Amino acid sequence: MSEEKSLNFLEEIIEADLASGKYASIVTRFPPEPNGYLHMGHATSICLNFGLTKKYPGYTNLRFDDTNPVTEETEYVDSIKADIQWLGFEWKNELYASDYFPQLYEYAVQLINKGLAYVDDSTAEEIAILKGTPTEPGKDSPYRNRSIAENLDLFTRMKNGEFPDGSRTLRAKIDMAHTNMLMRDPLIYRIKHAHHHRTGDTWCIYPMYDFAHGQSDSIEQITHSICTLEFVPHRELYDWLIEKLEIYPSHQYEFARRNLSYTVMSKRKLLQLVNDKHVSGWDDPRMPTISGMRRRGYTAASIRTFCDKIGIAKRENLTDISLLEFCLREDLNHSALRVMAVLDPVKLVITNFPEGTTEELTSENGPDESMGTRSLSFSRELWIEREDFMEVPAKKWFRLAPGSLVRLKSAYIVKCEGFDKDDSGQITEIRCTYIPESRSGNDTSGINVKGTIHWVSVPHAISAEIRLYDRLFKVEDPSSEEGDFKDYINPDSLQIIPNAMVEPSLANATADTRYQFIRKGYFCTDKDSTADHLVFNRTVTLKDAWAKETKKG
RNA sequence: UGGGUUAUAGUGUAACGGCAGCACUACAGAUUUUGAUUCUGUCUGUCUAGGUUCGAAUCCUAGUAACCCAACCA
Repeated sequence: MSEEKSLNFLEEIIEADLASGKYASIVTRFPPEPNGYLHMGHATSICLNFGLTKKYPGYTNLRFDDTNPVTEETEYVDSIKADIQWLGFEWKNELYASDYFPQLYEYAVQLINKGLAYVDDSTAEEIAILKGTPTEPGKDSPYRNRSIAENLDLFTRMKNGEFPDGSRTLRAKIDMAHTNMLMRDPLIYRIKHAHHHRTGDTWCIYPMYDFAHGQSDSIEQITHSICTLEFVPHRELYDWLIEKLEIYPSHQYEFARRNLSYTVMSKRKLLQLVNDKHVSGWDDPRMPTISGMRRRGYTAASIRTFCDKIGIAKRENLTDISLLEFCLREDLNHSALRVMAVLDPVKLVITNFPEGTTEELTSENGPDESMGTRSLSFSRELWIEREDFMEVPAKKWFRLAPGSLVRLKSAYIVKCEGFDKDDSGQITEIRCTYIPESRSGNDTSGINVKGTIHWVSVPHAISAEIRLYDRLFKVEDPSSEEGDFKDYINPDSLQIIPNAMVEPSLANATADTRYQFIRKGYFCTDKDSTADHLVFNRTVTLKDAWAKETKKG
């Protein structure tokens, strides 16, 4: 046995249940509604539910809570399945709440027969008024004491499509003065003459979420039904239904939903960003959706590690996005191929290197020897990063400046001998001499330089579009700020570099390969990338100690 | 006197009456042909007030604060 890791509160409950013999194995489920794309909040729930049944004996179902036909679509079903699989999890059964519509209808009839449900002819407004408020009790509906026979007849006719949408509902008969608002005769069926993505036009009445969710868990014999904190008050209703219907007692446990700094995490808000064109779509690389993060270059492993590290609890939280980025860099650092790309090119001419010749150099592909090496073409004219040269060097500067020495990664040490500027003061060309004895791998020059910079040979370089992403919002918690959360969108969250110069090996970049552009960050090809027009996304920057130094002033 | 849930470094999370620990962040340093990585170190915490106890983050009492609940959404 390894060192004992402390358990979260759900693991404690499960271990106690397993130890006491209450269950021999456990069943959990991930229950998305197919009305939108999955985001990081869902990832937490997925890792939790599937993670629990990886750790303990049992399995996890995927169940779509598809009880509202007007918002749900097959497109979402497909994207949700793809996202879960990409995250690396397998469900035991693919299920749908809509599979249980006949059973749910039967449960409703049972409730009516027990005198525990009634058909209400009130309008939505009337129901709302009689519901009371959190501090005032509600009042009974005038239709509350209909006979069982009448309720049965009306409910049957609701099902048969005799009444228009909104004209009647079926309500559980509990207690209009209950301190829990959800127990004040909750609606359990409503009329919707709508086409359902799976059941088509079979039904024109649909169960409310609260009448489908708990019973679906029960039907599937979910031992530990895990959801977020806002459903705590619903548990009382689910337990009531389980008791009255005398069905399998699933038990619900609640944990605090995850919030991430500098983003928003609700379907409603994310949908606004998409609809208002603040982003290009659900899979825009700036979105905290699983599909957006995948497109940006996040690895599934880094997301799983992150979910594991933040743990679960029941308190309000706002997790620092830097922890997610830490997990990402940690993963990418081991696996990403090192290549050279110059994002903001300026020409460097090596005056003592023969014109028209090319020298082949060798460079490692990564920190691990198993990643191998590749050949780099070196010539008299190179592209280097504009920001790696300073006409008047700052203190602690150890890159290129007039008279200074710097190592060209995997190549030679060069000395800056001069430069040209145009009328606007922009550097147009930097001139250096190289030290032939300083060749990387067999350096006999005896010279030690502090700085190493990346480069690409001008005649060999290929151009590429590079998209740099930054956080989507300017503030830590946009939802808690005054006014509309969209007022806090970061206007500089996307910067496009149309013509970066990258090394020729990148012409064959594949979609699933992650690269580190040395000294610049981790990148991957975007889905827009073609052989004629390469497009790279910056997944995340490298940590940058120099940038911090600069900020100190 | 509506009901419910929660309070531990800047952030996230442990400690289950017995030395408040871990990770991220921040900061300082070492190493470095990526100012990356790696390594070392530093700062910062039990919501408040009482009480019980040899001993309290933990138990008790009283407060305080935050979040959730009045959709024919989930």
